[in-house]
Amino acid sequence: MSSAETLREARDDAHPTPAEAAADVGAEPTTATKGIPRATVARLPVYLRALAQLSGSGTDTVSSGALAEAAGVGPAQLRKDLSHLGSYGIRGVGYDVAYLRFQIARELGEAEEWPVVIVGLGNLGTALANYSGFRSRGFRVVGLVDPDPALVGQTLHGLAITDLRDLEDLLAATGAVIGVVATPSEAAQEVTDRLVGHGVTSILNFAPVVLAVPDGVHVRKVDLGQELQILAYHEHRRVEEPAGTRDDPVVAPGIIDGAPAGLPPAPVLVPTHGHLEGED
Amino acid sequence: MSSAETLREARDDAHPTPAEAAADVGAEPTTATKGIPRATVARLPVYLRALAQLSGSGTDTVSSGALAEAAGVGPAQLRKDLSHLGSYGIRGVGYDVAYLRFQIARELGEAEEWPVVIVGLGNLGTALANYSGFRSRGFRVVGLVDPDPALVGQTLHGLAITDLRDLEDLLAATGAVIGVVATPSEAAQEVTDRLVGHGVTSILNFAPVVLAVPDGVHVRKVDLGQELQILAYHEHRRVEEPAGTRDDPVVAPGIIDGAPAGLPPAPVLVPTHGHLEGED
DNA sequence: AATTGTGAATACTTTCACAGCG
DNA sequence: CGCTGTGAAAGTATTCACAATT
Repeated sequence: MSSAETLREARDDAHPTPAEAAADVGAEPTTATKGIPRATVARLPVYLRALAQLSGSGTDTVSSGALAEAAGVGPAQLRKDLSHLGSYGIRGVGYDVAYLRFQIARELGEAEEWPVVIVGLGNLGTALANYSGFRSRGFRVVGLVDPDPALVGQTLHGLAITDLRDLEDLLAATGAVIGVVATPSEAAQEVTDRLVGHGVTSILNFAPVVLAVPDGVHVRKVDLGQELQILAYHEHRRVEEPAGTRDDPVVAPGIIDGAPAGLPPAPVLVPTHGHLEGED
Repeated sequence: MSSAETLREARDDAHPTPAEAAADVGAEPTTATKGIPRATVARLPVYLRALAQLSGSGTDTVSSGALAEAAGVGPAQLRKDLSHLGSYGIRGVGYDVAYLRFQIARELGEAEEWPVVIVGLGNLGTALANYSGFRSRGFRVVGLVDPDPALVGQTLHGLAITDLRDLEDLLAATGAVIGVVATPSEAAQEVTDRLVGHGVTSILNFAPVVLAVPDGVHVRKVDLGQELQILAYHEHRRVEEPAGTRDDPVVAPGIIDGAPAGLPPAPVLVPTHGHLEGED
């Protein structure tokens, strides 16, 4: 635990690289070992989704402008992002939707059917277990884990719920490399340690704690309370700082996307009773 | 929709400012109207959580180093972040936990009891509705909305479920300014338009679509599939690029936080059966 | 003596603007 | 021509290192 100091001269206060710490809070050398800038990687799934949509509506060629619009980014950024993957566009024409989609999916490892284990089957964990998007995106839920005797043995979508005590066996049997931590805060670190100790190298953490993991393990954190607090900050500023609050300063930057600003163009009201997102 | 072009000379391709588009995908002038850098705002809730923890364990003064460790960031970053709020530390000593906590909470508008409406009561929406952290963090869920007749009229935590058709009435009656969209993709834009048309200015979006909103409305997006895909990318690279894969390149940056790297220091195993995070 | 607050340096990201190509 | 791919410029964010302060 002191080689860091030895090697790094203990400047400010010997803090090693913050590494994977909080999800997108912003740290880490940006380019993992070689490749694509971190910020770009975070947008690739967005592009993929946009392409799937376009694909669905029969479009087979798309310009950077149109795709950027669908993804909610600027066209220059889209092109710069894609340029990190290779030259998959055709000058004067645009991108072939199917081809580009394939390339991005490949870059993200979508064809690899990553085995995922979900630990903690409270409301959130259950919501995740029911999430239909997993399979089509290259993930397979291979384990559902909870310590509650009332749940253990039951099945959810044909998958039996495993006792938390048997977590290690499950990991060994399934070879899961991605773990979802949807436990209460108190249990999160212990569960994480056990996951990491038995082959899991990527963790999606829903517990509102900062997880300690060995170097090389990736953690992304999703904290609902935190997201809301960030929104609250903006609301707060809105009332606090009435500098041009009411009227947007002219310039009419209007809308991010295609749809008109003020009110909706009467889209379809789908009566589906709100279950979790249902695929594209 | 052409004043933008008129004013901005139509360069690359007249894209207005990408504005609030995707949550942290990375755009937007960083400093909202005046103040604190966007990246800092995103970390303030983390600091707040860390302070609450320290507070709970009887600590009443903390140095930037210790707090940074608890928050999973570097000490310099912590100090820089806090410096945007004011000079709340004492040189040679550190920060008063209670005082700093209060200051950050104030900056985030935590005392203001923001009224929140949740639309869509599938697994995820229900998980959110059950989330105990809201109240203590300055939010009050004032509305639960779903179109399903089987749900309408039922109560959840003492709050009656409102029919989606009555959304506008609910917004008017409660004055909600923050909306959570937990509907299926197809309904998300329409719900958003209705929210925004009736006073909601901040939206937390769980549907995997890019929402179009008028300028001035803040959107944060949480997309589970996307988070996993980002993790998958790293897994993918891990196998793809075996350049020094096994052994982390020396330098032993080890752990992010306090806990020892390899395995856990035998933390408490709390048998609580995995429900959603349970407060601090 | 310890620790904050902060300019200056570095690193990363986004945006511009245009050459190059189909 | 239209649109991509990309260097160069601009804008943000992070990290360093130290003077100021208790």
